[in-house]
Amino acid sequence: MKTQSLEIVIIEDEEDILELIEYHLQKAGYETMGFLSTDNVEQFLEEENPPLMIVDRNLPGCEGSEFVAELRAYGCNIPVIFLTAKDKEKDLEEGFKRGGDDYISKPFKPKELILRVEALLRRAGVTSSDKVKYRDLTLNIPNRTLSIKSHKIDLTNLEFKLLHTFIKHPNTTLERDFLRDEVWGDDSVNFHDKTINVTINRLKKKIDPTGEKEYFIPVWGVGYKLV
Amino acid sequence: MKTQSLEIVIIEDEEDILELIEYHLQKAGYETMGFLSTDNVEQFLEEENPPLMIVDRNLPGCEGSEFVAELRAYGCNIPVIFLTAKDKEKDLEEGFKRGGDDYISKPFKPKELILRVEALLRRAGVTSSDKVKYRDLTLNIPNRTLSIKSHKIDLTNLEFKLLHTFIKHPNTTLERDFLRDEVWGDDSVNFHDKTINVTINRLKKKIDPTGEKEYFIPVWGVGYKLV
DNA sequence: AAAAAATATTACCATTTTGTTATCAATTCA
DNA sequence: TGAATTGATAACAAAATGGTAATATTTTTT
Repeated sequence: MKTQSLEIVIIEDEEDILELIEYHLQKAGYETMGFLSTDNVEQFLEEENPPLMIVDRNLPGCEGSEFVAELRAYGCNIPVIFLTAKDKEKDLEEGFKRGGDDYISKPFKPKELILRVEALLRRAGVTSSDKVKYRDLTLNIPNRTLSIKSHKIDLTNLEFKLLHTFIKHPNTTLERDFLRDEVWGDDSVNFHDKTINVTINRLKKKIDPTGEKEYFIPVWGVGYKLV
Repeated sequence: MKTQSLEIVIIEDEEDILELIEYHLQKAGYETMGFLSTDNVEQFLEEENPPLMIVDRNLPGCEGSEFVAELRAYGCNIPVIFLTAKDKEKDLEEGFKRGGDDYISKPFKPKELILRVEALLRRAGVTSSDKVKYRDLTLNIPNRTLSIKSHKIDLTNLEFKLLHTFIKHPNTTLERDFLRDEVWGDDSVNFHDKTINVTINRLKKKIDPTGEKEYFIPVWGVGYKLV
C-alpha cells in the first residue's frame, strides 16, 4: 500500500523510549529520525519536510508543546502527536491548544501508536492512497484500471480521467465547463458541444451496459452528476 | 475563530450519554444532531454535509465502525471520532482500519472530547457549508438539489436559480426587473410580461403543491416576496 | 505504411424545459 | 360599484438540451 517510505521525526529525551518508538515505527514500515532534544529539529524539518512528528512533552530545557507552538507560529503545519507521561487534563489541553493533532500517554500500546500515526497521515492527506473508490467502483490510479466488484474493465485514458474527476467529486453536479477544464484541459479551443455527451455515453456503456445502476445523471443545462 | 456554527453529528444509542455529549458540544459552541441509531444518518450526511461525526462503536443492530466503513466505501470522507466503552486493542484497531480518525474511551473527559473535536476539525480543514436555508427549504448548491424536510425535490435550472435568488434575499420584495436581471440575465430581450408569473407558479407547485405554506406572496405592481 | 484504437464531429431524434398566449380571478382605485 | 390593472393558471408552442448512431479524424501500435 505504501508506495514510498516516509520518514517520521521523533523527539524524546529518554533514549530507551526513543529506541522503542523507532523500533515499532520501523517495523511498521516507516523510516525514522530520532532527536534527544529539539536542537537541530527545525533545520531538519525545513530540509526534509517529514510527514509527521512525534513529540514528548517533557523535554529537557524546552516543553515539547512550546516547541510545536513556535513551529506553528512560523507556519509549519506538520502533523504532530504528543507523547507524555503526564495524564492531567491541563496538560492535554495545552498540547492541543498549541497545535497538537493527537495525544498518547505513556506507557503506550505500540499498536495504538501505529494506528494513530496512520490515521493522522491519512487525514492529513500525506499517504495518497493509490486507490479511489465510489459505490462498487474502484479506480487503481497507478495502473489506470477500473474494477467493479473484482471485475476488471478497460478504460481509455480519457474515460479514466473523466471517471476519476467524477469520483473525486461524488454527488456533486459538475458543470460542463469544469469538466472541460479538468479532463480536456483549458488549451482545448473549438471544444465541441457534444464531446462531453459522447464521452460520458461511452463511459456509461462500459461500466454499466444495462444502465441499471444509473451512475451518471444529467443535470439539465448544467452538467452531470455521479450518484 | 469560529465564524459560523458547525453542526456535529452524534450517533449514540444510550440516550443519556447522547444528551451529555450534545450538552458539552453545544456549550463549546457547536450545533449538534443526535441519532440513536444509524437509521437516516446517511441521508442526513448527504443533505447537510456536516463537518464531523462522533460514532459509538456499540450500536444496536449495526457496529458503528461497520457503518463508517460503508460510508468510506461510498466516498464519504467525513472526519469520524469513535466513542466506545470497549478498550481492547483489537477494537481500537478495527475502528482505525475502518476509517476512523480518532478514538475516545468511555467514560470520557468532556474537555478531552472537545479538544479532540477541535483538533480534528483543524486538521481536516473544515469547509464552510455549501448550503443555503430558509424556513424548511434547504438548497444544496453543489448538488443543485432542494430538500424540504429531508424530502428531495427536482428543480430545473431556471427554477433553481429563481429560488436561490429569493433565498438570498428572504423577506424582501424582489422587483420584476431585478428578478429578470438576476435570473434571466440582462441579455434577455423581448422579455415577456408573464414569464416570471409562470415560472414562479411552476416553482410554487413543485415546492408547495397545496399552497398551504405560502412561500411566495405577490406584491402588487412590484414583484414577489419570499416569506 | 498499414491497421487498429481512440477520440471528435455531425446529424437526427427524443425529451425536457421554457416561453407565449388566452382566459379567468383578484386587487386597486376612481 | 365597476372599469382598469395585475396576477394565476392551463394549454399550447417553441427552444434548448441530451442521447445516440454513424462517420471522420487523429493518434498509437504493429
